[in-house]
Amino acid sequence: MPRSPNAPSPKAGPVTLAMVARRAGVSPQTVSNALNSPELLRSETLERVQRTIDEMGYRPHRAAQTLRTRSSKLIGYGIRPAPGNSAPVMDRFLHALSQAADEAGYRILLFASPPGNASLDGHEELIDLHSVDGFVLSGTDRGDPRQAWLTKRGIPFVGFGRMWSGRQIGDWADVDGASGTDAAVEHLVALGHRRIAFLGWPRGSGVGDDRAEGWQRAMRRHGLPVRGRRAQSVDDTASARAAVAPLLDTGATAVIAASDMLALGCYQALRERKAAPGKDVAVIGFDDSPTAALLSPGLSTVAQPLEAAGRECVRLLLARMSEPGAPPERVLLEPSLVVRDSTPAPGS
Amino acid sequence: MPRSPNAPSPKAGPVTLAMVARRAGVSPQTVSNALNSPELLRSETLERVQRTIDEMGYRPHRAAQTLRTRSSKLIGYGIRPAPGNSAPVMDRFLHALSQAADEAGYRILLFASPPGNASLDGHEELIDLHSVDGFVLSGTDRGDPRQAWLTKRGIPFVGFGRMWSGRQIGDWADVDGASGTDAAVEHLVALGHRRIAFLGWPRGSGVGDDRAEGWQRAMRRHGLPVRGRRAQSVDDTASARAAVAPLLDTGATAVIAASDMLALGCYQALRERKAAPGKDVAVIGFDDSPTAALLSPGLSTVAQPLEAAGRECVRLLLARMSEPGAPPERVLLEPSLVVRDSTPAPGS
DNA sequence: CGAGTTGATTGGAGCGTTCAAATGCCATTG
DNA sequence: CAATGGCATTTGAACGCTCCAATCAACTCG
Repeated sequence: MPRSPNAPSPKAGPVTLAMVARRAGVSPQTVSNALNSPELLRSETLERVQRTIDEMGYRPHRAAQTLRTRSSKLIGYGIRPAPGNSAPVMDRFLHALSQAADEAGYRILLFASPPGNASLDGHEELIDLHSVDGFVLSGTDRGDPRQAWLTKRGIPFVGFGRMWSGRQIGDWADVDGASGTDAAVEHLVALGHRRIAFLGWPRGSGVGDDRAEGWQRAMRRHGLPVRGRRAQSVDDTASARAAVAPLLDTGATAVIAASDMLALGCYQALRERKAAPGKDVAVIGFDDSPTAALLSPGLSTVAQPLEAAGRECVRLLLARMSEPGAPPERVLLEPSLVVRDSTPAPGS
Repeated sequence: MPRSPNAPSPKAGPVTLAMVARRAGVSPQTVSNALNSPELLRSETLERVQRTIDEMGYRPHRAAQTLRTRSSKLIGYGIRPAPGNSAPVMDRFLHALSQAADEAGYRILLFASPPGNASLDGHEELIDLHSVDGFVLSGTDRGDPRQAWLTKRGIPFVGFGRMWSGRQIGDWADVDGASGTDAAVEHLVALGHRRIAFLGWPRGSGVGDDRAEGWQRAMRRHGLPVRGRRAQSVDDTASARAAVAPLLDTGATAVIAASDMLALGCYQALRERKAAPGKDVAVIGFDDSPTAALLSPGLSTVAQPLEAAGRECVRLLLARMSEPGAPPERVLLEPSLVVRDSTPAPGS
C-alpha cells in the first residue's frame, strides 16, 4: 500500500489514466472502460479499478478527451446585456442553466455577442475552437438568424423562449405567460373582483401579447368585459402612470400589469390620486423581480419558473444531441402567482 | 490553385495544421511558429503561410493546444444568484467581463456555486478537468475562503470587489463608492444645496460604509454638518420610507441614497407627505439600475463603470498569470454621476 | 579556407485519452 | 480433438498540437 489510503499524492503532478492503470495492474484501456463502459469489465476488476481511482483521486483530463472524442461537454451561451430591466430574470436563468448543466456533466461557456449585432462569428469560433456540443439561445428575436444557421450546420441548440414570428424551428422551452395572467385573474375573481384591468406593452411584442391573451381569455371565461379595460405603455413609470389613468377612471378595482415596472407605475398613479395600492385597488405584476418583494405594499406578481426553465433547456439540448433526427420538442412551463400584500378583496 | 480562392473547402472535415503545412510546402512546426512566434520566420515564408491559413480557413484546435501546453485560455467564473437587486449590476459586469476576455483570446467558463455554500469543489474541478487558467471572483464576502485557497495552490485569480475585512490578498478591481457619493455631494452643492442627507445601509457592510464615507468627507470639506443628516435602512422601500422621514423633518433639501432602491423609498416618502421628488427635494441614487431611468422623475444616480471593471479584471488576471510573483495590484475605478431629473436646485 | 556563429526550418516525441482491432482464455460443439 | 464462438482484456495507433533538439544553409572571421 502507498503512503496514505485516500489522500491524493501530495507533490506529484496530475494523476493520469496510465498511472492508475499501472497501480491497479491493468491496461490503460481497461481503466478507460471502467469509466465509460463499466459493463465490459468483470465485476471484480471493475471494483478494483474503481477503488484505485478514488484512492489516487484521478480525474480524466477534459482536453485529452475532447481531442479524442471531438466532444467537449461544453455548452455555448451567448450573453448580451439584458434589455430593460429583465436582468434579474436572465441572471437567475443563467444560474439555473449553469447548475442544471453541471449536474449533467456539462459546463456553460460564455461568449459575448457584441451588442446589437447578433453576429454568427462568435458561434463559429466556439464550434471550431472549443468544439462546443451545443448552444442555448436566449432572447430569440423575431427573424433571429441563429436558429436557421445552426440548423443548417447540424449543430444542436435549444431556445429559451419561443420565436414569435416566422417558422418555428428547433426545440425550445418557454414560460407560459398567458397562463400566468390567467391565474392572476382567477385569483382576483376569487377575491370578488370583477372590474379587472390589464396594463400591457404596445402590441406586437410576442411576450406582451401572450400575457395580454391570458387575461383576456380568463375574463371571457368568467363573462367579464374586457372592452375599455386594457391599456398599454412602454416600461417606464411615467407613461405607465398616464396609461392606467383611464382604467382607474372607469372604476377598475384591480390591475394586472405585464411587468413589475408597469405595476410600479400603477402604484404611483394610485398614490397620485390619493388612493392606496394594495388597499383601494389591487395590483399584480409580472416577473417577480427582486423589486417586487421590496416595494410596499409587497407586490403580488407572477413568478417565472426559471430553475425549471434552465433544467428543461439542458434536458432538451441533451436529447437533441443524442438523437439529432428526432422531431422538435417544445415545452411550456407554468408560472406561479406569488401573493403578497397588493391584492386585497375589493372594497375591503 | 484549388477550387476557390478563399472559401474553405466545402465538404472536408476540420482543417488541421498539418494540412496547411502540406499545402504551403513547409513543415507543421513552421505553421505553428507562424502563429505563435512569427518573428522566427523569414518574412517571405511567414506571408506565404499566413495566406494559406486564411485561404483554408484554418483554426487551431483548442483541445489539442490545451493538452500540449496545459493552458486552456479559459477563465472560471463562479456564478451565484445575485442577492437583493444587484442582478443588473452583475449582469452587465459579466457581459463586460466576457467581452474583455474575448478580446484577449480568453473565454469565460461558468460554474454554479450552490447557493450559500461557497464550496471549493467547483473550483477544484474546473482546474483539474478543464485546466482553467485563472478565476474571477465576485461577491467576495468577508472571510471568503476562496482567496486563501487559490493563493495556496498558486492559481491566479482576481477579485471584483475588495475584501472589506481581514488581510487583503491578491489582486482586485473595485469601484470607488466613496468617490461616487463625494461627486454626488459636489453636484448638489454646486446647485446650491446645503442640507444634504445620506440614506445608507446599516453599518458593517463594507460597500455601504464606503459610500457613506464619501458623502461625509465631501460634506466636511464644504463645512457642512453631517450630524443628524444620516439614516440607515435595509433595501426595502417600506423601511427606507420610515428611515428618511426624520431627515426630511429637519429640512433636508437633498438626499443621497446608497442604492436606487433606497432612493425609491425616498420618492415614496416624499409623495406621502405631498412633496414632489425632483422638485421639492433632490434625490440621488446609486448603481444606475435600469429602474433609475424608468422612474419618473428620472433618478439621478451614480453609475458604476462596469465595462472598465470587466476590462481591469481581465487585465489584472493576465498580468498575474504572466508574472506570478509580482506584487499584488489593486485598482479603484471612478464611478460617474448620471444626472437626470431628480436633482433640481433648492427651492426652485 | 576551415572553424565558429547566426538564422531559418525540420524531425521526432509526447501531452492523456479513446477507438478499432487483436489477443488469450475458456467453455462448447460437431 | 480441432474448430467455433463468446468474454475479458490488451495492443497499437491516432486525435492536433507544441516542445526540444537537431539540421542545414549562409555568412563571418582569423
